[in-house]
Amino acid sequence: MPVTLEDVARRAGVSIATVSRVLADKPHVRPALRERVMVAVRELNFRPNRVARTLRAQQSQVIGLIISDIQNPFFTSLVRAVEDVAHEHQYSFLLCNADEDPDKEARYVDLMLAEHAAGVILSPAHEEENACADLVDAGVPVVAIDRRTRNIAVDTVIVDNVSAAQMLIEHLIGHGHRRIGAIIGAPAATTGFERFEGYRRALAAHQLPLLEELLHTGQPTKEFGYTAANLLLDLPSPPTALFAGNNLMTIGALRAIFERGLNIPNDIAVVAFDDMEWMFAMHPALTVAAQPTYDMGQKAAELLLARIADPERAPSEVIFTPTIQIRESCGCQSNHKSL
Amino acid sequence: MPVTLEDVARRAGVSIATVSRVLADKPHVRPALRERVMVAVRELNFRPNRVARTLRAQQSQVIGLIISDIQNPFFTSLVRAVEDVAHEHQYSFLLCNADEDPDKEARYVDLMLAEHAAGVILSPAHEEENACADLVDAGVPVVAIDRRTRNIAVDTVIVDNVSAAQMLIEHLIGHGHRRIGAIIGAPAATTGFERFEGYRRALAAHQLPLLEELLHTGQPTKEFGYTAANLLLDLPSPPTALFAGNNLMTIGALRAIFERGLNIPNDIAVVAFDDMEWMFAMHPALTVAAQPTYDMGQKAAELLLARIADPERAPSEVIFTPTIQIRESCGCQSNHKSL
DNA sequence: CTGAAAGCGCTTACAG
DNA sequence: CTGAAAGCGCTTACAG
Repeated sequence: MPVTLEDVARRAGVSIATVSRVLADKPHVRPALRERVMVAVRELNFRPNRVARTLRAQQSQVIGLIISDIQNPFFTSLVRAVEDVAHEHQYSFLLCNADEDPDKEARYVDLMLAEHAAGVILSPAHEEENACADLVDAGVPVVAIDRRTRNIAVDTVIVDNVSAAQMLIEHLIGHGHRRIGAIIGAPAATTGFERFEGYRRALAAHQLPLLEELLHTGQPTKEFGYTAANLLLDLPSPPTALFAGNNLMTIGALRAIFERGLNIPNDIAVVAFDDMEWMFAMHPALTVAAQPTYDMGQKAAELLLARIADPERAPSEVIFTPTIQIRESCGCQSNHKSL
Repeated sequence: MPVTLEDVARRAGVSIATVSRVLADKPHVRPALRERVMVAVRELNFRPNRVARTLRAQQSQVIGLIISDIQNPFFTSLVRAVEDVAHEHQYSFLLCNADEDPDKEARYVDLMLAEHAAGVILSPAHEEENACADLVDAGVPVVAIDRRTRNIAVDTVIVDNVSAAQMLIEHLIGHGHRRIGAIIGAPAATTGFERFEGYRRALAAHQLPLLEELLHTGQPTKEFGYTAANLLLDLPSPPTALFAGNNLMTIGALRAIFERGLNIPNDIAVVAFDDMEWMFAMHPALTVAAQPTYDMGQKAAELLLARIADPERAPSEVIFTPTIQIRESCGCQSNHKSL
């Protein structure tokens, strides 16, 4: 049997109300009583039942975190950051892995509602069809991270995808590349759409055609990156450079490249979004747009806590700027350079 | 205001007891009433309050998962597996990141107790000083994963670290290596201790000395792997091969190696524990002991569910065997080969 | 400053 | 088969 408030009260010779006050650090308790309660708490090793507290106070201490892919290092950095902030403020968190699946996302949102989460941070798989509205309707604070929502205005922490993608592509163009393959996430999610947009704009700015055969959009996974890269490399006239839309796709693309014994950047140049710290060490030839992931997660958690404290504040949008990290000039095959 | 059982009951013209029975799929409800309740539930979009249910039923539907490092892909695979099983059985889960810190671990165990978790899966940072006993004392089912507990017997899912490490080292010895540097986790955790043990045994079996200068034990992180590898490579007579104790340490070590422009396996051979799928693509020269991570997580979740169902069953230990994957013969520098 | 009591939203014996 | 009622362990007005 777990120890309850009543046990502590009996032991300390006070009412349960007093024990509750002491534990909640409320004022108006005589120091002597407070002391007696503390002693009893310690002696009995009392742990207040959070479930009862949540039910009664109609306010939980758990933050929900619904991310798209727990196996994506980008999201685990985010999780890490949110955890640090939550922990610091006495919150715990429920982590859910929506798998880029709007249905699963909706089910998890239901769960958050049922668990009475104090607030939710999520990365919507879809700009339109996402469950943020359910949360907002229920009065649960929400922060969207990494992806925007169009169906409803919520606090959003995002990165300037368009410019970053554009710079990455311009970098390639500046090095003489004309046929640039792109492997990007589906346009329903912000990251997919905006990174494509940057690609499109860069090509347009240099009067380069947007060729369908060079563009692959799909799930942001290693598998898709691998498949798409293979298709691109199998083209009669393969691209001289590749743009990978996120870290997982990059890994897949690299695998395809290495399996063919190609060298980066001599045989093919690669620019990518979402570096992972260590990737530099292994691939100094990669040029990447690095996102300040930890800062993003931290900011999202702070926005959420601010909204929990004051639900009336107007939603804000925080845009971080990725850092373009050029590690080595993007070479290209000599037979293409002359194009 | 959220919809409650009472709202549904009123709408359906029945008592809350009946609504509760319908939702819990209990027998003894007239089909007509059942139907009316279902309609009301749908019309009101009722979501039962899980917090109230947990408090009343004294039984929650959440599984706690306390892992050592959320940024370690090994653990995220585990998380993924546990999630799949939990989800399948209508459980949600609370994820905590103990950071290889016994204090943080203990705090999270307290949280699990306070949240009335139905069960907990954790990877103890320390074989002796871990908080499993608190859980067991409180009657909460526990499964230890990846690491053993010595202070108390609980269901355990683990890998045969000693043999795998030994095989890895024997592989190097078989290729003529005599000076083998080791970068391993601290011996307080099972993985650190047992992998060291495998290293020790392999050397002993071949009458090779265990040299302190070749051994570094510490935190299982990229940073430590990097630092340790640098120290080893700076030795007046550096090792011809490196044994990295886990995936993060491997990444750190690889970084150190590449920064020096060394080639694997020509300049230095590397064997490692905990492959990450894609690492092969990037480093076909690595020989690794691959753990069946997903299966381990799945097994742990199943053991936990079994124990929740029957708390009296005797604790069992499931030992998985890592697969040694040799991708290319481990070369070594010619000037060392003659030793 | 302190306590008795109501009540958060459910589940579950207990009657009927 | 169905409902009234107790109670899970807290918090929080309300008295005193």
